[in-house]
Amino acid sequence: MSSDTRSRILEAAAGLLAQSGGAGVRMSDIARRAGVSRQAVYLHFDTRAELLIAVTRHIDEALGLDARLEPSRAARKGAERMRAYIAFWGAYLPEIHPVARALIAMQDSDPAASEAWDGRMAALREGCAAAIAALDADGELAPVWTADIATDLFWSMLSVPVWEALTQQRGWSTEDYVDRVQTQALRTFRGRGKG
Amino acid sequence: MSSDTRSRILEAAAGLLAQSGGAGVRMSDIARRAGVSRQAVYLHFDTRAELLIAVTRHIDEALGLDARLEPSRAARKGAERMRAYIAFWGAYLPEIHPVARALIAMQDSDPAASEAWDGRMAALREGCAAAIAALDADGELAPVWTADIATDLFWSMLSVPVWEALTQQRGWSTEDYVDRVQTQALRTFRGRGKG
DNA sequence: CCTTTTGCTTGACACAGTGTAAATTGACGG
DNA sequence: CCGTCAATTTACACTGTGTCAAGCAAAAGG
Repeated sequence: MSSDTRSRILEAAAGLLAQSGGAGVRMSDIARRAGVSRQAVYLHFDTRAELLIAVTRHIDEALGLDARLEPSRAARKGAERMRAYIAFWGAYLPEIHPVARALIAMQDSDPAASEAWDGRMAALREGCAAAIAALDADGELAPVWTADIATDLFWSMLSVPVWEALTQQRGWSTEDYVDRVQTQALRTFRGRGKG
Repeated sequence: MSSDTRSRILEAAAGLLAQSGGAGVRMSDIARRAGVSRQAVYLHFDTRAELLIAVTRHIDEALGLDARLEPSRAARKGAERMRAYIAFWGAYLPEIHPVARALIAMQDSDPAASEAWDGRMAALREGCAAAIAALDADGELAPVWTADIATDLFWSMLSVPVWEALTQQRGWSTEDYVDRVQTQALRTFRGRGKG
């Protein structure tokens, strides 16, 4: 069956990316690891960008993305929602990070990769907006911020390069990252003292 | 004089990068704009990475980097130093951003580019550390943070991709960026209420 | 049982962009 | 006048993506 080979290619790509941290993985490497010819890869995916995008979807499914988002969706209080969303992100990012990095690296040269990545960032921003809105609804958003500005800022705090800098360059563990970014976000956005 | 051609190449590279936002500038483009052959560029710079690194130094000199850093170095209070440093960074980043972006883009493929960029990020972190230390010396660093952790976080807030996201994608002006990041940093790090 | 389709193979090639190498010209200085 | 230096032209090697064409084997279907 065709989807068998297709899956092997996706797994091979995901494996190599995880192994290399997201850089320097060529179509020929993926083909070799999947046990097929380089051209066979192009029978399933027209371009490298398309393959990488398919890998992200594949990983999302394997991880059960929706289920992972449940806790933050279920949170009643804004602050709780914000904490849950950061916790989700801190656990999710390490998993897709290698593919994300590969996708980011080809943003300049490939419009399709760029668009796909923008889409994911837009989804991330939706989550941020929901958390900020919930905080605002509780009357807990600090009055220095509008919901829009706070959303932008929160979203920027969760960006991939920030995570890379803190965990990979500065050596923070996932737990460190989650705890500290939660603290930072709540100090920044929650109106402490007066509302 | 040799340095004449060399300067023309640096100017040409800086101009093209500024024009394109940092992507898609080839050695041949730079050569053409400088009015020399592509090979002449290689007589002055062994590799593309070396040229880009030289461009950053060239821009730093043209801007008077040291003078721009004076206000933050001169600040007495920690909070003032932090504000001044963010203001400096907000004004400086738009100027070197195109080269920075080009340099970042080749980090995966070129070790020299990677090292050069790491060096600049280390310098940025020094500035962050100094601001945090000053805040701490005033007894104003919020007790949830150690100086080290606060430095990491402050440094990540000032990273280039965050600036890109906020100004280029979300449309913040330089003034917006400076004001809001100042607010965010002070809310995050300054121990309000009790010390 | 024969034919067609499907999935993959091999091999060759075009293209872009970086970097290297060799032979040549022109100018300037001792 | 000679040597040297800057720069030129032309040609080529290398890497990686993507394309094209011909062929082969096994499954599907009449």
